[in-house]
Amino acid sequence: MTPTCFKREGQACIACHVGRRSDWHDLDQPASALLASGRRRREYGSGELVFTQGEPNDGVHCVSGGTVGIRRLDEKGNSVLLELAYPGDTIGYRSFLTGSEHKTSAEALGPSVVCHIDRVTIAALLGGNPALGLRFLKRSIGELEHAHDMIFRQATLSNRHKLVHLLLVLVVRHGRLNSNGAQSIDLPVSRRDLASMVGTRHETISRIIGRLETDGVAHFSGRQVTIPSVDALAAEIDCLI
Amino acid sequence: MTPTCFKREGQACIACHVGRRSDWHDLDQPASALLASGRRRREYGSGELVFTQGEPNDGVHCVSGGTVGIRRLDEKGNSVLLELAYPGDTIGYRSFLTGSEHKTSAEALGPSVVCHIDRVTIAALLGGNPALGLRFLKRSIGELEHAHDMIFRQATLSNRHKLVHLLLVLVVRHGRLNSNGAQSIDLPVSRRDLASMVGTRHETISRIIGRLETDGVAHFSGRQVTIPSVDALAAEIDCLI
DNA sequence: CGCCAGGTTGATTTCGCTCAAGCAATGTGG
DNA sequence: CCACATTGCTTGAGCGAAATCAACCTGGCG
Repeated sequence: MTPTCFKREGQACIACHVGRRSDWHDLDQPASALLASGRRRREYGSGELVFTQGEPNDGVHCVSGGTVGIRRLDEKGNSVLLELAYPGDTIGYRSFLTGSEHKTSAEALGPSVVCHIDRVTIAALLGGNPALGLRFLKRSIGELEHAHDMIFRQATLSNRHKLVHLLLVLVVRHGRLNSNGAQSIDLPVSRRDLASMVGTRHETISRIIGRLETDGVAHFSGRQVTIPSVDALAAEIDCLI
Repeated sequence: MTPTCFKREGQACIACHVGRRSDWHDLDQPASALLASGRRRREYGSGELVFTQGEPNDGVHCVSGGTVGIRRLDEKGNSVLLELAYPGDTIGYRSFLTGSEHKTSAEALGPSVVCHIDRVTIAALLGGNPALGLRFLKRSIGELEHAHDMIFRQATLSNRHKLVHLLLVLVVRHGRLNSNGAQSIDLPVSRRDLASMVGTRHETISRIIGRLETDGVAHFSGRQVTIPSVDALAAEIDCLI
């Protein structure tokens, strides 16, 4: 609650309010004021849970900084990372709208900033702002198309191709262009999570990584990946990202 | 357009209007009238396409009878059956709402009845009936949860378990109780589609079916499946359907 | 009758899972 | 500061499962 903290809170909501990807960027004046009063900003350390599968919903969250993983668990200890959420993404809205407990956990995959909007505030916003519901609908549809793509790939691609596709997706969000034209990625996830996203075991991911190394299409060092030529990698799967 | 046809049209829309699962069952009087005028009922033969992936959207469809498969194809000829739609389900609403071409094809998996509601009618209904948008949102969220379940299973279950799970799901919709307490299913899909839903090749499905036969947990004869004990089958995967 | 699509079966090779050991980085308590 | 446990990752060996390619049924259907 120092002035600097207050200031950073304001900055966080620039992303929340005017970001092109945000669900909240075109609220009218009273709605914005309502949102500002019902919103609580919080920083999360790596591995901290934003919400937990099975717990009752207590409003929605909006990612403002960092990366948040949406994860599903079962009683046998299996864990699958279903999707990644980035600044501007709203999460936890599904269980809010259906009035059920959370079907997934949300976990900060690194230092992250996430705003929380409590149930009464979001309910009031939804009631007075029909466009917001439509925006959630569009978001839900987008996620559904994404999930269908995923199912299709799981059924048709080899493990290697699935990993290559995942790397190409991660380049878009986490890649940074090197001086020599190569792309570097700081992976936001562990090998185990990488494996769950590909639908295989972590040992297999290790071996596939080894093969990508020997083929010279990607170099791994911990969570650092260097891709000499993204085009060459993309050529392995001739459907564009 | 004979009187009987007219009568059947009315009957079809009992399912569309008052069915518990239908998206249209609580429209007000003028909206119902609008729907009745903008709706066109059509029967489809087995294999006929209701809409085709890549084509522009021309409104939404509502399944009134039979079973409709939602399928995704790629340029290499791969085909994956993503979901099944039953009477009361609305399909094609995603591309309508996003204003894009169809991302999937919808195919009658047997003699089916599907109503079509054109773009202007559905737009008018959505404008005057905010609850309808909310209903689409709920439907989309439900499909998303379903897709996430699917992704999770694809990543954690063996092919045999995935097939068993699929059979257990199909029992709910297509099963009928035999005199001796066994359940019989008329599979609505071919072996190839079964394989695509499990995420494997059709030869592998044949072999898994063979193993289920020898294990005595299911008997296959063409598209007829008999399951002596659903409980025994469900015991293989100890998470309830 | 021959053709064809859908399905089954077989042989072979590749792939991935499992179990197990080893290794590096990190943290912890003595 | 060092022994030690822990965690995440890699590697290996053996085995079972699945992909692939191919042959062969079998039931429509012209």
